[in-house]
Amino acid sequence: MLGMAYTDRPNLQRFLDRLTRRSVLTQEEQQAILALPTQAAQVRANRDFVALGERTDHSCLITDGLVGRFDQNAEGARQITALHVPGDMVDLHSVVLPQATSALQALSVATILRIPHSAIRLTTRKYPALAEALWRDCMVDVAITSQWVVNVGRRNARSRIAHLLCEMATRLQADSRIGRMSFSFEVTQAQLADATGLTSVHVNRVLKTLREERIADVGRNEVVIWDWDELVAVGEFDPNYLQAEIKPEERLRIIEPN
Amino acid sequence: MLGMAYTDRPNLQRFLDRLTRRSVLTQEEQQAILALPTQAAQVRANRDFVALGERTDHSCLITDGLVGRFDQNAEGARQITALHVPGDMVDLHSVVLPQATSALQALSVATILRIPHSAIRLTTRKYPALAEALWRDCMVDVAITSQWVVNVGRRNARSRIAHLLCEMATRLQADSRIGRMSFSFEVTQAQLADATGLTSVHVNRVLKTLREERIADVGRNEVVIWDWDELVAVGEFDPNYLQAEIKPEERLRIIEPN
DNA sequence: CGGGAGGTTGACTAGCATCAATATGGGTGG
DNA sequence: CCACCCATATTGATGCTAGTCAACCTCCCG
Repeated sequence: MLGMAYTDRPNLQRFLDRLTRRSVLTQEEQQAILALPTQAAQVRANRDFVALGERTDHSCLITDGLVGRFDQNAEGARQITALHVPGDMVDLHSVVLPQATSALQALSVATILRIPHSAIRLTTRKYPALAEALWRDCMVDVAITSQWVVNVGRRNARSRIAHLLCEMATRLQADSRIGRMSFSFEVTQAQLADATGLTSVHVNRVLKTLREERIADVGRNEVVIWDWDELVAVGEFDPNYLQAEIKPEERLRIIEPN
Repeated sequence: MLGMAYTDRPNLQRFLDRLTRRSVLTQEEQQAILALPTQAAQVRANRDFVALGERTDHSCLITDGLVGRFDQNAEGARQITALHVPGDMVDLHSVVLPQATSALQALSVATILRIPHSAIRLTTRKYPALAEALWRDCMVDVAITSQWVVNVGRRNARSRIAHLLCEMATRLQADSRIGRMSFSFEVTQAQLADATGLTSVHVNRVLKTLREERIADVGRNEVVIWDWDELVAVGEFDPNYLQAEIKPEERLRIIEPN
């Protein structure tokens, strides 16, 4: 068997790709990311792998599956405040704030890599530009969460769901062919309801109309988008907030290489 | 006239207090914060002082008034995704992500101190522990924004408003006397509506019932809370997410002093 | 083949939006 | 100092969106 760190390199590479999409890193800094120690784990669906209030000593990089950040009200009604896709470091913020303010749960079975905070801290201490890049990555999550507030607060059910589908299609870089776009999206309607602040019954009805109008078909494992432009219009989707398409010359670095 | 930096020291001190409430900083690092150059400005009510998509070269520390972070949907319906109070550095995240993903607007007239990104960057480069403290501060904002999603997504009108009042009372450290608690809160009902994802008409009705039931009285300039326990119950408020009461021994520092 | 999770549909209800009219009150100019 | 005006607050009437409750279906898995 190959060493753990070695086999996980492709996954760390995906995380690194995400960082360098927005931040400028030296070769040495990039190597430092790839050299982070990892421990792979399967997490079960519908079971918190980070509980509310828990103190963690590691962050989780998703390599497969879909993970939800759950917050809840006093009655225990859960609201998904963020979805995370492969390549995301779910609880990067726990590096600086180890007490979890949200629970983390896989929506279906998922694979994660645990990376000890201690390793991240050692690395960021040695390479402050990496701390900066990680901070920047967290800030993109904030922008996404803010849009989530708008989605839930100022859009009707149809728009909310359309917006969510647009966001996930963009973040998952959906396959796009003539007149058809699709991506793997393994969620239940109840989970969609938790993400949009609706009930699963109403989600079901909205999905039905989207299907009937040949805009999009949300299945148990896959989403097929028939009319992207219409979906964007319905969801009032403006991808800018995702900061996914930063031109190379606009990538940032505050700290100078030493 | 005294030098600008000198007169603004008390305001920087308030910001520093906020940082040291959660992070451990050396004397030297604290002095570095207090020595940041500032430029005071009055901002008008209901006018964006940071526009959507704008690139900024400074961050804004609020010294007086109330500032809202606004996101909007395509129809221009605005949603407040965060409220900021004196002592908050509103767009700290712009240090690492200069393109604004939200607009900033004073709810009533406000005073802010502009601090150039260049100064913050110089300081954080010299004192990496400060970068860490600032990052941590941003992460607390994230936790607050996440709760905002829950508030808007999973609570009814009455609870939403109660929760918002509880949050602001806590963050503004409301005066508390026997059977009565109050804090200055200069917002219109329309702004409350934008914060809670409701209409101003419905906000008005809910405020009326809260007044009639002698729970809280929300006036144009001030909020008086008659029954804090009841308000907490109605709003399902759990102050934990604000991370306001970190015990001294739990304050954090990753980077060692050099 | 049975059981359970998730999806679908219908009937009814409730909460909040919408529209509209009126009241209030602080600020301004004459 | 008063009259006017605009922004904001208040209230009522009405309708729609989404919630609730409940039954039934479907499909997958053991």
